[in-house]
Amino acid sequence: MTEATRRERLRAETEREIRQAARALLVESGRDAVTLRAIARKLGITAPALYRYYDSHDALLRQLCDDICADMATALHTNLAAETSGQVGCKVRAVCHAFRRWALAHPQEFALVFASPRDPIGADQFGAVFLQLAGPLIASNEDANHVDEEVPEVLHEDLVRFQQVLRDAVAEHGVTLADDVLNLGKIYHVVQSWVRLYGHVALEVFGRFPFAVSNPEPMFDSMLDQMLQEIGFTEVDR
Amino acid sequence: MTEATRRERLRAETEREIRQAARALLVESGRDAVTLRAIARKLGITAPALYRYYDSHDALLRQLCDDICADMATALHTNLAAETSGQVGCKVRAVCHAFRRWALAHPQEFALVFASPRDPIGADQFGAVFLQLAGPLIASNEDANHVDEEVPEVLHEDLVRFQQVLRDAVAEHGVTLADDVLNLGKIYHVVQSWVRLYGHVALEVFGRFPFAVSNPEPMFDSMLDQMLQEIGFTEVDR
DNA sequence: AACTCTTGTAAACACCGTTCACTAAAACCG
DNA sequence: CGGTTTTAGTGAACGGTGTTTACAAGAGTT
Repeated sequence: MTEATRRERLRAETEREIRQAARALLVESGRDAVTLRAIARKLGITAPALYRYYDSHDALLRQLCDDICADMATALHTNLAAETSGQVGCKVRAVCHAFRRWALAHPQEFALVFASPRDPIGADQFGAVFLQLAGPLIASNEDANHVDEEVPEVLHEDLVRFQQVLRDAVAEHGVTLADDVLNLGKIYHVVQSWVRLYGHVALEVFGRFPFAVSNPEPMFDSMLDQMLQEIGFTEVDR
Repeated sequence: MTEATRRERLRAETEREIRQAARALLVESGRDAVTLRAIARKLGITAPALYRYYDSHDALLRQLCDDICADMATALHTNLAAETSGQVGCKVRAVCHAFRRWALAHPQEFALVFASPRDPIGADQFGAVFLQLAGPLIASNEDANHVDEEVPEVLHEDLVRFQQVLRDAVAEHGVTLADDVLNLGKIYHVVQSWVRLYGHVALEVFGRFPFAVSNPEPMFDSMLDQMLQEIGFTEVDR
């Protein structure tokens, strides 16, 4: 039944416990508390033993980032699946809301994965997760009326590259798209939306709005309305 | 001539050197390198001596944040003063560009001040600096056509509070405003602009765009165009 | 049973923030 | 001036950290 040997099972189990302990420490006490010795204490072993599983403290943090991204991806997909309405706009809205909710519920994780300047840590994965969701959604929005001429020519090169990234993401779900479904105008608005979504959520999580916002959710909703309208989701019924 | 005693001068000088050393360490090797012992080494003293100047490592980091914010404020004001065109739109554009340039040139400082989840560290100061600049600029834009009815009612309460913050900021420059100059519609768009500005800059500094952007500046310009147009700066000549 | 590989330990090194007792010099004061 | 107080700095120490090294004990293999 179990393919793995006894030793492999034990090793996998220990590794699982390490990740779990690291995660708990991060959530409870922040990034600086994710210490090799603290993790080891939780497992009832000594710190050097952890080097049998990870090359360094840094590598362990990177693994932690991966786990977090994976969990977030799961949460977003779950929320998307729960939105059974056929309207694409509603699905996009659901994912955006889920992202905000996740970030607010997991501030330490959000901070770790997001806000490290250019570190190899958590690079790419995050945006990738989100846009793997966005790709199919945007692609399934047939009634957008953007044309490539809307977007400045200097951006074309980068947007075409991004177009390919999105197309690959959609392709992994087994769908290939006609050229005009993911036109540059749409792509451009997706990037703009990502900027606003990330901006709002980060400001809220980090508490960096320039004034005390007593009730940020309506502001988020309001932003989403405008975003969706710009992208071309005409149905505004929430 | 010099009001201060000899001892006070020496103390001030040492404190200056401490801040300078801390800043250099942050820039060179990141947040984790800003260590009491490392700072002390740079000054040729021992670590405990620093406790004559700061209560703790944390307090020193807070001071560092304050310094960074002050420096950024200076940089932004300088850039604003250099924009001698009378058009308000150009001034706003200049400040936004200056912000982006500063953040890209000082990624470690940006990360320290910005992206700590709810820490007392760097709280408020940052947004405050930026919007102390924005207040007068927005207020001086006479030809905006927003009306309060544009913004959802749920947001009124918060926006009115922010309105007061902006009014106070402008008042510190010795100007009092008529009620309709800073109406809620304008305020709302200022917040939206802050979201987008921060979102773009943070994504760029942290390298979290979902694809490799070879030339982000035109994208930033493009965003600014749209932003300014929404706020109501009709003059689009850059 | 003998051998190898794996997983853990204990000790050590260099670094960290922080505290405490202590010194030497500066500033103050009669 | 001489004595006293205030101050800036030291050195040793405590417990914490990441990491390396030598070593032990068990699991798996032949």
